[in-house]
Amino acid sequence: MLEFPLASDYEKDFEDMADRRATISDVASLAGVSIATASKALNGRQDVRDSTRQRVIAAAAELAFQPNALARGLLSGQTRTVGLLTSDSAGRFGIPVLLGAEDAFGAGEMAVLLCDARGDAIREQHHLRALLSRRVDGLIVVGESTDPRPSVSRDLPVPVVYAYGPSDDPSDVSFVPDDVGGAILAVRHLLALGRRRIAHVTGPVGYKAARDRAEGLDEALAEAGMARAGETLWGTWSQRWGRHAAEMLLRSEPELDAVFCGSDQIAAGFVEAARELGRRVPDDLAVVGYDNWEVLAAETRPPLTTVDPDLERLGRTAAQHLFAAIDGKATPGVHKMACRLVIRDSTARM
Amino acid sequence: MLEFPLASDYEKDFEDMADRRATISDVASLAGVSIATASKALNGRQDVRDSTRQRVIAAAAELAFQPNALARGLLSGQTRTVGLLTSDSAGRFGIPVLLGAEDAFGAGEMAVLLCDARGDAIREQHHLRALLSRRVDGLIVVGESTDPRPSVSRDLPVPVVYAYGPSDDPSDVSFVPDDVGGAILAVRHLLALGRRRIAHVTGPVGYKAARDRAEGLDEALAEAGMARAGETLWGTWSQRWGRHAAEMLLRSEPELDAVFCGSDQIAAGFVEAARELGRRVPDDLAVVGYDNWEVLAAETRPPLTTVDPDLERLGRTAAQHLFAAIDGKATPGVHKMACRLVIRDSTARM
DNA sequence: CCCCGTGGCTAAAAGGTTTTCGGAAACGTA
DNA sequence: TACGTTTCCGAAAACCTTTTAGCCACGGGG
Repeated sequence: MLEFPLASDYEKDFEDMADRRATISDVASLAGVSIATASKALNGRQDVRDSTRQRVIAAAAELAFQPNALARGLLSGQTRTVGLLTSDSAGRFGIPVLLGAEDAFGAGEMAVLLCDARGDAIREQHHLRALLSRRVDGLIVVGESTDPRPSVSRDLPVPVVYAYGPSDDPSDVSFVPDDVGGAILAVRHLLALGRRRIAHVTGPVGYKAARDRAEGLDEALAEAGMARAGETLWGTWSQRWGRHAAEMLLRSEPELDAVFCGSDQIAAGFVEAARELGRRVPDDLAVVGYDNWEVLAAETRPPLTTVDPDLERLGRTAAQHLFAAIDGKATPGVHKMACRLVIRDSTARM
Repeated sequence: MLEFPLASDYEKDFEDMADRRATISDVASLAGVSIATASKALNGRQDVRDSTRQRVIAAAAELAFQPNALARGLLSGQTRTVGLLTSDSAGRFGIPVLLGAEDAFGAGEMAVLLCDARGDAIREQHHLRALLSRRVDGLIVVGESTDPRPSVSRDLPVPVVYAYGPSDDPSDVSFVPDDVGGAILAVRHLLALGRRRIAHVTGPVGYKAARDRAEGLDEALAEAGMARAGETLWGTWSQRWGRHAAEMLLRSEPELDAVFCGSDQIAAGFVEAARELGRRVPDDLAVVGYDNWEVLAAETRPPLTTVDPDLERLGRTAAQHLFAAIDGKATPGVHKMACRLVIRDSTARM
């Protein structure tokens, strides 16, 4: 008789392959206990004798056993997964929020399912259904601006937290940067340095972020019994606009000793143009930016003093709140998160 | 007898709550068929009478039925989920890859579980286990540079594709930008414009990206029977270094008519300094950057001609390949992806 | 009339885990 | 011995879906 391997041998080989993952029942039989006991031993429950527990743990290690999260989730109803629905393709705001969320969840404990709707409402609906069918435990929705955005929380079976851009439904939970407060921080800093004639160059008036920052500036000035130098200059969030504004402003307001810019891009353009026009920053002119976008703010000449909305902390807070909402109660409303001032070389005492 | 609500009433209320999700058995009973028939009707299988199918579909719609992806995955062994393991916190490379992957997967079809290891090998292991226990169908690993990185694919039960940074194991599948080719593209462009004295300013010599780009430059020059103007200047990936290099170079090489910079940051610093030193770009001096980092490249004066590594396409290709690997065969090795040249105003005919 | 094929449906198993409940053994007390 | 208590373990249900195998009735061919 020839020595052909039997079919059963093939099957055995197949079972030995790496992609045949060990289950808890494999662990149980290797340890010589029932499935239930193996489960209890591995999950640290009490009613297992210590020697038995050791045997099970050794068996699990030998088989490189990894519990199947699907089966676990199916039973418990908890997937330890949250969805992050963002709209800013660039990841400008979504990424810090993601990092903060990962921090809050404790690395590896919770997983984040990331979806980018790219500003398309239909795609957003699509992603929403996909996330729901995957039974995420909760949802973080990241807006592309601080303007209120349509709520997605109607009759959703999981809690939702909005980050950066608030929901338009006040009964939802939203975390947004306090742009008014951030601007106040910046202006108080300028006032403390002895600056008296402060102008404001910012982005499109259509953005709540721009309006809020302008409001904060006026509020801080009023508080000190002062007024803005000239009108607020609305434009775009670009370096180009910053340069253009600098050329106009430095001509029309020769007495100017400080400028508060609505973004680091604008500020970067502004300092560049000011420099070329022979104004010394910060000696003649102090400049403050907004966003603390490192690649820009730290690389200008001089590096920019700027308001940091601390998006990572915002993300962490949003994630923590989502936790609270998942297994308890949430506190609805729009929560304003304080910004912090990062002082670099573009501001100094007069 | 007082009218207290009965326990059963409470339960009924509870069942009515939004978080009691409809299952296929709810759909089946509403439609008056068995679970099996409901499943077949909803999944478009053949042996269901048409009128029955309509009834089931109507019932599913009424209950807003969403099949439980966990149960489905448990049975089929396919979760329609892939893990994206990245190391670049900033998302500089990870995000385009993510977008490309989402495109390739077809929105909503496949989900992406995003993990950021932040350059920490232990955290990476942690995330890897979490992803595996969630039974992802495959993995995309995004490196933080184009230097080879340790393989994670040893005995992994799912296929892995490396993007941006290749694996150090040649039997893995990697997709990396062709930096040599990108540099050649840039230099040929300069030569075609009639430039003859071309210098190179780039990042740290420790980066393969920097070395490859330098190599591409030399290769393209040699091909045209020419040589580099001066030595390659190695530095950092910063605007500051670009400015510094410009000051040195424009003094030491007055004949210079073009500079190829190893990154847009360097190029941005370079054009700024060149401008201040009175050189007209592109008339006196053509400048080419690398990366097509829009916020920088499009905002300099003049906007930068630059090499775009087309990371989104790279991500899409990697994802498509992961697909192939999941349900078929993979072609191992390091695949170099062509870059493309984006021509803006910093280069022009002499 | 009997047999067979087929269309349309259902029962049941499978997938992996956790939890509840009950059983068995061992031990102490009356 | 009879009985209660404690300790440890196992059987089975539950989570939800898909698939396989089988059932039943009906109609046509022999």
